[in-house]
Amino acid sequence: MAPRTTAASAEKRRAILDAAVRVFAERGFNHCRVSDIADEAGIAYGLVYHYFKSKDGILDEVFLERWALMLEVIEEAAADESLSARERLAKVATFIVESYGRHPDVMQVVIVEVTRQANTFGRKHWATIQDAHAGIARIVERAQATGELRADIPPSFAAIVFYGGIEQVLTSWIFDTAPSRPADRRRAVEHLVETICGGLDPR
Amino acid sequence: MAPRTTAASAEKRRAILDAAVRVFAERGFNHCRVSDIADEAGIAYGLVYHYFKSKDGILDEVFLERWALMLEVIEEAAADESLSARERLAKVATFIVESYGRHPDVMQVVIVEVTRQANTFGRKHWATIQDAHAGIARIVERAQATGELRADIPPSFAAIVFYGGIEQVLTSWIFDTAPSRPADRRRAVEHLVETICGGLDPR
DNA sequence: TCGGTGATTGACTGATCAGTCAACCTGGTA
DNA sequence: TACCAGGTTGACTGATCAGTCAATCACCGA
Repeated sequence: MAPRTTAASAEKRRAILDAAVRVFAERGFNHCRVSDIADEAGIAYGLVYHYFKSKDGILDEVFLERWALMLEVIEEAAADESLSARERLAKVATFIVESYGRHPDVMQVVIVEVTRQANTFGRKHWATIQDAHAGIARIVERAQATGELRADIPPSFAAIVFYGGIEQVLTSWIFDTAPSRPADRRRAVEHLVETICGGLDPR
Repeated sequence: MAPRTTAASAEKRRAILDAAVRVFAERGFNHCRVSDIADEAGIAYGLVYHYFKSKDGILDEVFLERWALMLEVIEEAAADESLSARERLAKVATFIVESYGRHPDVMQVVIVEVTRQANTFGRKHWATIQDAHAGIARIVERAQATGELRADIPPSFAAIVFYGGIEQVLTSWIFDTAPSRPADRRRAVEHLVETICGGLDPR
């Protein structure tokens, strides 16, 4: 791209991406048209294809962009020596839950349209999704090594259950009503970490 | 349907349903054709529409049929006075995990093609999905009332995390390799119940 | 044997839509 | 001012497919 237009060009690209997220969230990837995205972005149909290779490519980018942020946070949480295992897990859960709080459409698209589509996007991005599992598993594994968490549950298993728990909570918010107040979201994170770490057995 | 043909008719209907499950699992609901189902079932295209109202209707039936079994098991587990809370949860988890062991295609379709499609099937069947959450929540709630489980985690929240954990485990099996040996599946159930009830904190 | 009902067939229709393309516009540069 | 590269337009094409339907078949009871 020519230097002089980079800024404006990038902005338009972003506008299309944002419009696509809204359209995907409202109608679903499989039930919307590329023309819906163009309309939502207020541009001509063909311009979408000037900025993106294909409809699939737009969804890929929405997912990868968000997921990269999440992987970063997981790495950060794993690397921060000052945190306890619970705090690390809470940091990961908080990021995901707050992502939903701030960008519910994006998270809906990531979870509903990508993560679970076994035969298309899910399978395509499975390795990337596993990176998140692996990062969480590493947090658990290191805490097990120091005795901070019990060692008789496989870390990768714990990670999958932990992530699955968050995802299902978000799913219930997507299908029903999500908590609008930050305090409610904070409480969800607390309950999640407490359930996974503390367990449901009486104290 | 005329009495004389009921048996054969029901059998053919079942054959189409089974073929559809195989096709949906392999290609995904959105990427297969009704003609694929007909081919897989070894029948003419038009016959599919003699037995089913629409392509969507077939998926609905696959989901509802399986989900009804699950709801039954959850009710059973909740009602059986001889079981502890852990045993009730283990019973539910075992049924789901063993459903996958016996009918991986069906479970893949239920989880991947229905459960998470927020804008089409997911939303349509959300109330039914919630019935399962509610059943599990009831198990938790009653155990909390007797002091068998701690009372400071909302039952509905615990239920969502529990179900989400199972679902994510199955998802990882669907995308990767599922354990083929019954013992491995049994261990998965044990780990799940242990994680949710016992927690990851050291004993 | 005949009549009729449900089962079965597959060609066809109508609609949908992703992606292409040739023309046009615009704003910066020489 | 003239030029041009990238931005922008939207009509069009080609392919795909869900669902229809008129014709044919097969089996049962009368």
